[in-house]
Amino acid sequence: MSPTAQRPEAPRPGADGRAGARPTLEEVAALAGVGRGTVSRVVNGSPRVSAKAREAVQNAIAELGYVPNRAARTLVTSRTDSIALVVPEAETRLFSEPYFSDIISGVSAELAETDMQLLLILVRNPRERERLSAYLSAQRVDGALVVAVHRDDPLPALLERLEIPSVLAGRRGDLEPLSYVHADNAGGARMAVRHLLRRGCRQVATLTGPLDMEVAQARLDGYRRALEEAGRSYDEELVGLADFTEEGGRVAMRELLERRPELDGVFCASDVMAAGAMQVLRAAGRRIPDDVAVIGFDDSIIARHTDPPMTSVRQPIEEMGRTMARLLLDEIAERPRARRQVVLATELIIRDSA
Amino acid sequence: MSPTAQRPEAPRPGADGRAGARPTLEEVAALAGVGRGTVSRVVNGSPRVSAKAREAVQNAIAELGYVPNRAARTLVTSRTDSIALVVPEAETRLFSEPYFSDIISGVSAELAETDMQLLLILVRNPRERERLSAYLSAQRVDGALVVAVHRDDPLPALLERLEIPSVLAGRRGDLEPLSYVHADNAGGARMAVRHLLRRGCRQVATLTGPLDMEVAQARLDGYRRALEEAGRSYDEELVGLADFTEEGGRVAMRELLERRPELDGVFCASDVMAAGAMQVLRAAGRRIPDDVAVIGFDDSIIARHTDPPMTSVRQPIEEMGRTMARLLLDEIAERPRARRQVVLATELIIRDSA
DNA sequence: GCCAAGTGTGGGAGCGCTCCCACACTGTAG
DNA sequence: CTACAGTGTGGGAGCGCTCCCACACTTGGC
Repeated sequence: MSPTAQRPEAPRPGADGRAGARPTLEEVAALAGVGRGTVSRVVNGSPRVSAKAREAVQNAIAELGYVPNRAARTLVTSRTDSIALVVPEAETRLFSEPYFSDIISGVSAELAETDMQLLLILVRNPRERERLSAYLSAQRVDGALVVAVHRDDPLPALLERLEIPSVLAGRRGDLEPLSYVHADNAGGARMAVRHLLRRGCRQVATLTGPLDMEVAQARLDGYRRALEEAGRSYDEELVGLADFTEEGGRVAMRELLERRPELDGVFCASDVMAAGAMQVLRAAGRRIPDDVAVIGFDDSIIARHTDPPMTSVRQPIEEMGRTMARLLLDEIAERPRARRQVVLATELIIRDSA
Repeated sequence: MSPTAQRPEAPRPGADGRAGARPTLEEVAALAGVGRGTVSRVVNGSPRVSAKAREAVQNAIAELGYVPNRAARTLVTSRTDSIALVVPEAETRLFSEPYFSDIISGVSAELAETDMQLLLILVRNPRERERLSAYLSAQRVDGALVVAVHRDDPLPALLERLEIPSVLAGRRGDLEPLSYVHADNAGGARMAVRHLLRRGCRQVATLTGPLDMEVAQARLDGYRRALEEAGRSYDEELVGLADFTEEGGRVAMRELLERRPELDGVFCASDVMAAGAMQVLRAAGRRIPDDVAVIGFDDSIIARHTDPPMTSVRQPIEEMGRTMARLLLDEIAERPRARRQVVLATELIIRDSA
């Protein structure tokens, strides 16, 4: 065959251009003059290969542009080399807006060096939750990251039962059996309330998230704790139950204002609630922070744009994502499952609203 | 076999509990009393199956809780049943914040009925871009959705060369060879500027995004077009080149104000830039909208929280995500590639800044 | 009666990989 | 010399599916 002939039917060298057919292990083995087994060992980093063979194989791989076929590998190992990030869709926008992107960004950063794939699974209704169960039962991922767990969420229990390595963002309660990463919500809340007290607030209210979420509960606990530390009594009337949303914040703030018109500080368990609250306060003629000081939670993008710019508790969300991914990879690697917990510090970002 | 017999050594019925071993096609076939081929035909919806056989198979599937093994299927069909959503990480936060989540939400909604998996791929540097190329060349996805394309982005060309079905959010220029979905950026900008003119602005400036992105260019074109329609001349000095970011908006606004202190309207190609611009304007003692009217683009969450709340051009982002997914599925299904383009309407949301 | 075309079906081959067994070859000890 | 462990290697088997060929059986026309 002349070298420049119009390729009779040879399966194109690949490496560049449109891959006619991807090279297989066998072809690499043939080119390197070794057996399939040896190539496999090299690809998978086994030490049981002579230096000579290893080099020949590596050259062949480079020459052919060989990339292992994931499906074939999965078929025999039943590893999938992919993990799922599960997000209840309802929460997507509810969270401080950068939350979602930041978690993803952190997870993805941590996965970049691996050849793990990141699967995104949004669950928006019971039917999709059903599908997710089937999906997980079918062993389609090596592990799962779960965001925004509610106390009675059936998903963590399912993951536990299926023995799928998993890491939660947040936890369901004090004795969470699954691995999790969370921010020091109680500590952040405590800092915030202490700040309000220090600046002289006498009547500090709070706007909570849905209390079936541990985050919300923890932030409320931190509020309570700070008051008690300062020798103030915890007053139910100063607690506005809301749901992390702006509208919820508005409603709860109005009620609070009616119950306790003399309040002079509000710690809100989310920035969006705080933004809603600030609108209501202003509409009621209260100056911020002079009449009422306001602190939010999340340090999200809107905190910088409210009027006045909002003091807020910052949580290291991207770091949370990174940590979650790291824990999950560990858990996948060493099967004798040791549950891990990581708590990341929060920080009070002081602006003008308190 | 008696129906209620205690399954002699059958490999656990599955369906519930920890799946001891997932049932295979073969087991389903045995239980249904048919051959492997027939089960496969039923699973894949082939019409060439008798009603009787089909029913027997369906019952067996239900009883065993059979779920096809994706890897095995991929191995032989070389379909992967997964698509990638590719996001240059730099852009993640740059875009109007809900953008990212909304696109994902739309894509995921459209995919929910399919059994396509959504893979998320963030690209944050040239090395990862390299990995992405390898990844795509290795045929690991059936198609790709690409967000935030710059004019000279090498990725679309790669996708074209590899003949991977793909849909862009936005386009590179007028004759984009790949399928794409985009909002009517020029139209939205035109609406916004017309609104400014109608309210009496005499000197309307604009803050642009990076002009190597078609979105930015289109919004600038819309601005220009509206001016020309109104018989105004296009004045380069009223154009502030920026980059969609808040800081960029601040800088460009300051320059604009120096060059043309008499300006009384600004159309900003993103809300975050508009927010930055508003800060600068206020610092310069300008009242909004009385001295200077401001309009943003995206109708993102911060538009509702600036002071005053911002008039902004809304684009149907979730709908864009949905449409992108739909186009991609079409393109994957019918290989004789017909490129498609969809333009979605924008809308002017009027608040108090203009 | 024949052949031809159509319909439903079973099951072999094979996708590309890993696992593991068998083997060749070394070196060291008995 | 034999014995035996250790090291590197080749390649068969098999993961669970789809594809497709061969076959059985029907139906209908001549």
